[in-house]
Amino acid sequence: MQLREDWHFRGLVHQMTDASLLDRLSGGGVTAYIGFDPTAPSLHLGSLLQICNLRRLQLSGNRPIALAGGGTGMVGDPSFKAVERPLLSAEQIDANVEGIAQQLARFLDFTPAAGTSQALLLNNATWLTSITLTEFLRDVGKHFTVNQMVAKDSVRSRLDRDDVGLSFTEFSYMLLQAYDFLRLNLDHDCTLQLGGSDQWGNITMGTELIRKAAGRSAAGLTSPLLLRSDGRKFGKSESGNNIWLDARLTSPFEMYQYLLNSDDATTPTLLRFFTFLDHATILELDDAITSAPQERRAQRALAHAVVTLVHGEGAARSAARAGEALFQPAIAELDEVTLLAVVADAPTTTFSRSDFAAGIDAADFVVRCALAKSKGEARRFLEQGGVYVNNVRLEPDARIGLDTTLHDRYVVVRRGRRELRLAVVA
RNA sequence: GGGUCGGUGCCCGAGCGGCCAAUGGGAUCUGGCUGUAAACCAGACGGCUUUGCCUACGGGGGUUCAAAUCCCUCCCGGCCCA
Repeated sequence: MQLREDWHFRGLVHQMTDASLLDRLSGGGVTAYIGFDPTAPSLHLGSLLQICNLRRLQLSGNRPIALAGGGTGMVGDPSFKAVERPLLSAEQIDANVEGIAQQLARFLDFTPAAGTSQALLLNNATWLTSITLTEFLRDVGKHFTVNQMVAKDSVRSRLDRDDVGLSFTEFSYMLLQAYDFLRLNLDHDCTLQLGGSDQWGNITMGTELIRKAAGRSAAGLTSPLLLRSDGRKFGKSESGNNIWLDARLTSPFEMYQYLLNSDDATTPTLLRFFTFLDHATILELDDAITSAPQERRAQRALAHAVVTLVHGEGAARSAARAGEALFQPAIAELDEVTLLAVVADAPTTTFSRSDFAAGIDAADFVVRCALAKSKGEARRFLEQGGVYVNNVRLEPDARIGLDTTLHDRYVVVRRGRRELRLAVVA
């Protein structure tokens, strides 16, 4: 399978600077990069698409460069953002870059065994924090007019708004990213930058700079932004739950559930973007969505494939098992080993035996299990019938005692359909 | 620096002295229906020792029996002028 056909089939191309690009990539030998913002200590599902794309390139014999934005992170990308985001401290950024670097290692081959397509991890802080301002203005700024920068779609909305502005710092961001590309082009012969479609403006600034400053040619390719049904970015939101790739932030179980609950309309796209399943399998799963939606084979395949990619096969299996057991009332009949496997990912709270012997107020219990932020919220959930203990609805005036434990020490607590906790009696 | 408009709950946005924990919309959450989906319907949505109390309307101070609402001041943002 040629990369070109594969990318077309998966719909991975939104825009590209030249039509022959995919053919070149199919032949291998191209060095390409994608930048990752160190805004958090972990990457999330939204960034997984870009990671998969790098992986796809590498599997076709190209050399991927993952660029951690340790330098650009000091400034913040304003592209299509409604408001400026708070700047992180240098220490935070460093820590985030470190975390991201470790994660990338599981998706790309950074070992010499990969030969000419050995992946590279770089941090743009290396050059961005050492170049002087005057140098930068002469070597980079000189090549662009403010006129064209102002005309970019990515910042236009901010310039048109009458309630928020665009700081010069943010406005400069596109130049920094262009300079990154130039550096990579000169130092590593990197001739392609990939990104989400929101990066198009930044990417073309880079290709232009390379042409003007170095007299070389470079290309850009963007992938469609994956939107949720409400129009927001998938797996990523400025306010809301991110699905993190770090198991400590988002358990494999949660991730599995998130994907399993993908709606019918976007599942075909998710299968194409986030899995490496072959085309025949994907088409077959597409069919399954319309012919037997209640089986949700496509969603299961998606959840399994992604969790396997991120956390490994074993984690995917146990997440699937946990989900099955969880939604069947027979949870009370599971033997201890199976039960623990089922709830392995669930955040656990430990209670003293004397607490249980005395009986714990239902609302207090819900708060202590971190299923509610306050007692008031806990009462609300209880009154709405949204809390289950061992899969049995918990009444607001109930007390939790030793008689509710399984195997004399476990209580499985669930709020709504998805929020799962385990209480253990010490 | 000057002028002017503005800063309200997760977001947008009403309120402009008491009836305001604050209209409305969105997001979110819970329940119902279903396929652990979508759509739809219903409810909830600052905290607590919950017929009440406490904390909140950019920060601080003041006027008043009483302020998100009036005054002073500081901070922050938009626009225009210099």
